[in-house]
Amino acid sequence: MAKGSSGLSLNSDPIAGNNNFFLHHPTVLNSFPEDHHHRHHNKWKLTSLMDAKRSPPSTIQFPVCLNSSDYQEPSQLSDDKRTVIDEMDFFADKKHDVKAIAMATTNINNHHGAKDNCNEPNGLELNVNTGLNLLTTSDQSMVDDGISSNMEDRRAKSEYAVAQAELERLNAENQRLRDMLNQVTSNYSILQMHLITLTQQQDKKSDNNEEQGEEKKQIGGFLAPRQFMDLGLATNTADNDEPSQSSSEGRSGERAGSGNNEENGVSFDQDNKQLVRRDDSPDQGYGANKVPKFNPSSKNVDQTEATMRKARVSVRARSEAPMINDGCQWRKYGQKMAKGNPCPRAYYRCTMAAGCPVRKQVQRCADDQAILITTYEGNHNHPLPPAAMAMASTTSAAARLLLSGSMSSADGIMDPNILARTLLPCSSTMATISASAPFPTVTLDLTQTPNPLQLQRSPNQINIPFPNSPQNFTNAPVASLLPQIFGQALYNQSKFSGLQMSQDMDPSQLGHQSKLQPPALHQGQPNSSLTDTVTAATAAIAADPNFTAAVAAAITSIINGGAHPNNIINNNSIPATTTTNSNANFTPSNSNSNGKFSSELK
DNA sequence: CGCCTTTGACCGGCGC
DNA sequence: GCGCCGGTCAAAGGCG
Repeated sequence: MAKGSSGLSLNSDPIAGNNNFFLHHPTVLNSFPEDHHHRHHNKWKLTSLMDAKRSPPSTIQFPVCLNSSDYQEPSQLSDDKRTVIDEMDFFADKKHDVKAIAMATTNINNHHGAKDNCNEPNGLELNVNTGLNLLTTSDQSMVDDGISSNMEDRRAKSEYAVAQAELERLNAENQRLRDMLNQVTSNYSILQMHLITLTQQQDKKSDNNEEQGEEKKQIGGFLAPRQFMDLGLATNTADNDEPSQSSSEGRSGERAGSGNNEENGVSFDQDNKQLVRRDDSPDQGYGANKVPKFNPSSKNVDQTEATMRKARVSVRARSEAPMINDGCQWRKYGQKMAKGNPCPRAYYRCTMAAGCPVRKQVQRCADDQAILITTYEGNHNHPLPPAAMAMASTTSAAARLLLSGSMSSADGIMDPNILARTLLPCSSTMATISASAPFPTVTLDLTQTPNPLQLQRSPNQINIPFPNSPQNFTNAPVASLLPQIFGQALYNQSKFSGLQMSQDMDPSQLGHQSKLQPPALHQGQPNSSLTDTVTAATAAIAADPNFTAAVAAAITSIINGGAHPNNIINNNSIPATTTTNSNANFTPSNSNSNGKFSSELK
């Protein structure tokens, strides 16, 4: 029952308020003829929603329905006999006749109303309980004789007490959820503000760099479209590293000769016969990291680039599958034994578009081989299906988080971990940021399955459980769910941060990538975020037996505004574009490794 | 036949 | 300079 009550505050809150959920209960609204009933109709509706979405409640039994039907007079049946769909209809039955309500109310008040209800802080409980017990007690008392009336009276009192206690508990939980939502909203706003601040700072830097960059462009003889800086990972254009075209990305800097060097923000200094990265284009793709940096004047920028391009997002999840399903197509291009881990590490690159710089590594955790660690790097340079978009958004947003945090940290502005805690107050155990690692890495730990009860522990915590089996993510696009918790929030923060947006760019075209990338490079967009959000929320609620968890997911998706229904609805199916490596089992390592461990990933 | 995985080789970075 | 290690390439072979 605890889970069901979660919906109470959510839907009465203007932020999350999607009262459409309740529109299938019009009779509920109509069943309250008096104003003081109407005042709290939301809670009635919510209660009815709970029951509508789930099997009849286990802790509160309302025998009123049966009796109420007995109460009906033949004359009323013709007009008011209603078919109630798939839910407890104690509301519906009560609305047959105002007279019945009045009688019942009188009855209730005679029995215990004056004693029990006059102390209610508000009229809700009084009214609620009046309505609930009305048919039970009134009908019984009207029919039964005195003896059974006493028994029924006691029983009614007992039920009344139970119901009242339950309502109080629901109210408390309602309040708790309100607080939680307020907290989330507050954090969200704070982070938005912070992001705006960072953006403004970044814009200043960018402006300065632009001036310097103009000089370099002149010197280098290249006039290329300005590349804009993204707080996050590099953009895609950077690494159009057709494997067939470049033998080895970093081996000689020959990439500079490719046609993309302008887009990469790399120009050839004809005076010095050297590659020069323009200062105004620090936002480089994954592969650009290998471009030699010879210009000492861009040292700081290059350091930032070095950080950015190597930022990684690591996802830890329990899975018996060789890979988690993140909705993308991957091609394995290598496998190595990593030191300190008996399981080989597999290297994949995205094959959904030629030259997509995104890569990922998949490896079993050394300590617990049931845990699959997937590390993502880079941004896609092509549209993605929703499921894949989700993970892409996550990785990019997480990287953005990491990088903005680390860069700010360098200025003493913000500790990335503080940022992480700010952004993810819920997830001290779910997300960690390691800026000290060889590559700055955000780790999202899904192995510690959030207990739905955690939702109720503290208003400051939101842990989002996953609808499908949390212990096994096999074949489930588990990672695609992440953005609802993590990535999309950031993604939308960048969207909200109007300062980041190009004036001439349709915000709806903004992907998780650089804010000012060429539009052609942007990913497929959540252009129907509202619809998707509602759908996702509905689906989450409908699909998840754990109502609290579902509501939490709904809150998240609503707040994030960019949920992808596929990720929820189809979380047990493999998207059409899904990863292909069905036989991507780890095999004994290759020559470089001393591996003797053959691990068919369990 | 095209796409994929496998796997030996190669390269760069880093520490000693 | 050397060796280790992570990461990548690319030829060879498998598979549908």
